[in-house]
Amino acid sequence: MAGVRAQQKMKTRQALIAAAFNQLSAEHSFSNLSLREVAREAGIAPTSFYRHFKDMNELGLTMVDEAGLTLRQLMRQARRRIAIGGSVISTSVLTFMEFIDNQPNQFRLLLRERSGTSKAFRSAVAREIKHFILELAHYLEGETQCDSHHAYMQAEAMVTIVFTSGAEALDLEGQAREELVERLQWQLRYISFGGYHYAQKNSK
Amino acid sequence: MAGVRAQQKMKTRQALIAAAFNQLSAEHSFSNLSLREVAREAGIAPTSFYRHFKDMNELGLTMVDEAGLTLRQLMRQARRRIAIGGSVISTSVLTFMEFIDNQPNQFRLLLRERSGTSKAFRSAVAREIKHFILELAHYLEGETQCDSHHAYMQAEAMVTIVFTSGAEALDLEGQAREELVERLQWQLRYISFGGYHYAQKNSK
DNA sequence: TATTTTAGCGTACACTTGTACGCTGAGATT
DNA sequence: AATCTCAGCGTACAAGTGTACGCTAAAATA
Repeated sequence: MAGVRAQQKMKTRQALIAAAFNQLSAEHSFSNLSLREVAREAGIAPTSFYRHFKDMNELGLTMVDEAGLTLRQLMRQARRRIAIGGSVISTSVLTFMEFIDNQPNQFRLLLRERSGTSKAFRSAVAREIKHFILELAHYLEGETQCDSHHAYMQAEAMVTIVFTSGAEALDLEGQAREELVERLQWQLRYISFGGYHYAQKNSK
Repeated sequence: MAGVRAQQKMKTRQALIAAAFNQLSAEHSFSNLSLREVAREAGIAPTSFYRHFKDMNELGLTMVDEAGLTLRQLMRQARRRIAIGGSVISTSVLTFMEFIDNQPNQFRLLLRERSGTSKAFRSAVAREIKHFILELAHYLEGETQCDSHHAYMQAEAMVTIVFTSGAEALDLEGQAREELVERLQWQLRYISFGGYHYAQKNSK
């Protein structure tokens, strides 16, 4: 009942996922990973790949799920930090930048497949991002008493520019990056302030 | 002196570019185009490709330039429409959506290569988008008397969400798309209003 | 008119890719 | 202890890739 067998299977499955993430980089996107190379790095024969995934697409979707999970954990962490008494905007941005530094390849996967060539991937990524937006929208709604539709639109705009800034941050270091973060924070303030204004106006 | 020769060369060069754009689609991104397929569609032998481009990368960068050119022409057109008396936000958004409908593959190229695997591509796209942002920033600066730094940040945020919305619009039709455009316009208003507020506050 | 240039072609080669098929041996089940 | 299951392997193949090399014919140049 120990399940030595199943345990080993899980292990190489994880090895495949890890190998695939590892081969993602600034110069290598998911669609140009090859089954054989991934299998090689995971230490199994190419044909053994099929014992774990129907094809590369299935692996990829699994990876998107994993990245989405990381993203949600991240959000929880950010909320904890804010509760302790951090500024909402700078804490959120800081947390997100940590994600990009710690799991750049997970971020790259979401970033690229969001507008990639597979509709299934695009939908999967959209779903993960939607979670992100909805949680933020809920927070905004509670915090600023604006109506839920405006809260959603605010959250969507915020997530969009955070994501895009994240993509740019991948190519930057040092001061250029700090300037980027600075701009991002201003932009979030614009949306926050403008959103607050219109939400109020609308609720009269 | 007619240059029959050079003229023909230009023609097949254009055929290559056209073939490559034509093979971009929702399901096919630049990095999985093959030199052979592009050559086939352009009606030349694979090896003749090299008479025109050093490799696929060079073709791709040419295509980015072309898409950037289209984008700038678009902006001029939008400005003309606004001068005639259209609303700034809705005219700009409308014009951009026309771009997406008329040249979806040019847009897709910019969209994907912005976060693609080649640094050269990313830089080229970033350059084109920066033009776009700078022109908008200049317009905002003139129109709202805010300082140039805030104008730039506003413009950047606006372009970001317009681009991202454009990407989503590619997958939508009919009412879902109209709702997207509606949300986009609200989001632009947030930024505009918020930007105006902070720019003023800052200039005191 | 004689010569040079060159866009485009065909052949050829070395690689890489996905995956069908059948085998094996170690764990699971009875 | 006898049987079954199945993760992983090796072989094999057809298809596609980029590109080196040398040829040809037509346009350009002299």
